[in-house]
Amino acid sequence: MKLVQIYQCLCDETRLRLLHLLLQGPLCVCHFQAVLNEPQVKISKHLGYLKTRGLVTASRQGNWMIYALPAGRERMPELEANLACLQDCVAGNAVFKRDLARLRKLDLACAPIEAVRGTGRGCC
Amino acid sequence: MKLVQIYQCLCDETRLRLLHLLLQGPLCVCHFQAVLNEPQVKISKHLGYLKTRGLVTASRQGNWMIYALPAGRERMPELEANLACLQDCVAGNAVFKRDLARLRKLDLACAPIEAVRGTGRGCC
DNA sequence: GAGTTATATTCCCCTGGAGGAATGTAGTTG
DNA sequence: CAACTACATTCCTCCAGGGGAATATAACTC
Repeated sequence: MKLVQIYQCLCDETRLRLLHLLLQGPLCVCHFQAVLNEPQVKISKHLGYLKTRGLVTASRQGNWMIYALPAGRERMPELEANLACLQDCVAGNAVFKRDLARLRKLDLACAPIEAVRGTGRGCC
Repeated sequence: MKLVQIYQCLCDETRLRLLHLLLQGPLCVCHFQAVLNEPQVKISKHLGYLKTRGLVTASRQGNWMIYALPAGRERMPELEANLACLQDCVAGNAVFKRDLARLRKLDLACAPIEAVRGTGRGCC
């Protein structure tokens, strides 16, 4: 994983928003759709882009795909550093703050991700 | 200056190397050419790209163009944070370390940038 | 002014990738 | 099994931008 590739992953706003949300923990695609309010194909393709390049992992749970930041990313210091930097940089940004707010609403309205994993039901 | 645009500037290796060198201080184009060992047009176009987007400034000193990171970039916290992150990330990288080593050799072999400014002679 | 140096710009070709409509696929539910 | 849900993939179009050859420009030198 070269540094340039990390930046290539970060140079699209949709992907920035996806990664930013993932800093909160694993999420399924319907979460992203609900929070970003973007077409399914767009979300899916950007997640695929990130997955291909190793910035996220995906695991199927029944009908849902759970995306997460890679476990053990302490071993990818460049990624870790840039994600931390990203989180700092967007702290005051309206779009990203709104995303976070929507995510929290979802976590109340929908079953949280743990429930998804446990029961295979109750996502969005 | 939006965050995505910063990442767009960072997502090319040549530009990463240019910015990394500029963290050492202002430099003229011939420095970049000598250190990166890339065609003049390539260097010049990437510097133009960065300049257009406000990541570097340029000032003419006689025959030479002096490029530098923008003064007062403390007021662009995202840029500042990402440049710091970049410097961290490349600390152990062979290409970037070699660039730095070459730059230091140049600073011995050529007149340093202060001399360029003072006399208008003695660059590369 | 002619020549030279340092740098920028223009022209070309070519690839990556963004966006979206339509379709495919895996898993679940009844 | 059929129907449905959640998601991925394929096809298309379009454009930014990377690389290089050639040319232009700006400033200095003589």
